[in-house]
Amino acid sequence: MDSAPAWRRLPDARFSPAAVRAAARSFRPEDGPVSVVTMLLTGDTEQRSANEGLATLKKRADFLQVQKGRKSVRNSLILQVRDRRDGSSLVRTGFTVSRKVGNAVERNRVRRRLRAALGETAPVAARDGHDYVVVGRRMTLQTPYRTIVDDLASAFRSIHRAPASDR
RNA sequence: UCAGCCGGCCGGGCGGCCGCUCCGCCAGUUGCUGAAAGGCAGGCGGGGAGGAAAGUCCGGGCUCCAUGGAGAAACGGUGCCGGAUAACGUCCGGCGGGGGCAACCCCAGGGAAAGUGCCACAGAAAGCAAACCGCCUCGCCCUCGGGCGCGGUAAGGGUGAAAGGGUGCGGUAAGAGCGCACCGCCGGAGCGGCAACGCAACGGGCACGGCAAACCCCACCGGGAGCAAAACCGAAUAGGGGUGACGCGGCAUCGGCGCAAGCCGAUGUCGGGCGUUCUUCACGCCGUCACCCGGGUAGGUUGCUUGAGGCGUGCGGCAACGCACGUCCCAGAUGAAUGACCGCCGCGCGGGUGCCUUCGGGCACACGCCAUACAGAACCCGGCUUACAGGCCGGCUGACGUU
Repeated sequence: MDSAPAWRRLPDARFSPAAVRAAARSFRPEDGPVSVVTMLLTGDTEQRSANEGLATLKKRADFLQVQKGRKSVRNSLILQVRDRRDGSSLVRTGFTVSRKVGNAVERNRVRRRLRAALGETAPVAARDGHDYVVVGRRMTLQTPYRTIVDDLASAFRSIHRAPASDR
């Protein structure tokens, strides 16, 4: 039996408001063959929807897939998205901070600030079944934190407002 | 007080709020999963980056590969002596040389009398003694200024990083260690030191230039690759092996269609087929499905943190360090945690305003500086090197002042 270790980060029950919204939005009874992990997570009849919360992108191939999708550019960051269309409602996120941004300390700082900003915005703005990649830029280091959060939220809006791409 | 030298240490603190990761305990009848063990979720408590974590330059541990032992050659490294150490190219203590008034700092510091080679430019000459301009005796010529020649010299000039000791006196045709004095140099009995080396009676007129980061010689050291090592578990897909079934071909019978040739279906039975110019043997190749087996990829687990370990005390040692006792457990991530945001506070720096001033500056006030440098563990240790805002402590040296 496959023991799906990639989904160790399971939904945090304490993020209730967002969790409820996500649950309501992703209630799709006609969802066909659900993944094994989904089965693992949906035993409770009380929240029978496939609320799988957030997971982390870990494979280089996944990042390359997302790179092919839509993107939205802000001064402080770039947001990329891909609809997996695999029936799972899991939202996966990842970060890309290249060597261009700075040395290891600066790259760490950029990633941590982006992670914090994503934690604030993603529960509301992210859509089920999508993969997101946030790309750090040199500017991320200088922009105030509130601006990063605003940028990220607006990037989420614009990336989903446009007509759904065929990919 | 000023200037300087050396050594050690720190590298923001407090609080709020939201998180991450590892460990322990709780609950284990209840949430999810599982046959169970357990896992996930949950609650409580605790640990969680650096002095360089960096560069990856040395030395080890550990793992795999290679290897009969030992050695040699080749290649690479190290290079005053003694000690420390698991080991080192590191450290400590000395020695020698150089720099600084001093504290102290710096040194790629074996062998040039084993051999080969090189010493640019300049210069007459660059390693073996020679002589460009000169100086001098003698001979010859001559318009008696001088020129030429045989010799003697190396004091003076000039070149150079370096030209075969230096200074002075004597000496001489002019000169020269030719002689003498002092300094230097060479050899050196003996003495001190474990040694590097130091001191040095006495002897020698002085010969023996530099470069070994040129080849080389001598002594010592070195098998290779690295945690992406290595071990274990192990999908999907493709391919390999095995077993079975079916497909495939011939023949017979029956049934259906058709005038017929024949076609289709069912059952039974016998056979594999093709290629290697023919035959036999032999060899090679060949369809579909199911199950099994082994290798192995993705992925996962282990390796993975208790170690030449930290701290304290005592003892030995000038020291590096060692020994004994006590005590502590101190990051283990893996698209990679150790944090995001906010508030308060310090020192410093910057310009501004006001006051004081011995004109060096000092004090006060508010403001600004991401409330700040360099920088993020990736198997683990010992070093080296490089980067670094600012600050603390101790010791020492030289000036000036006071008593």
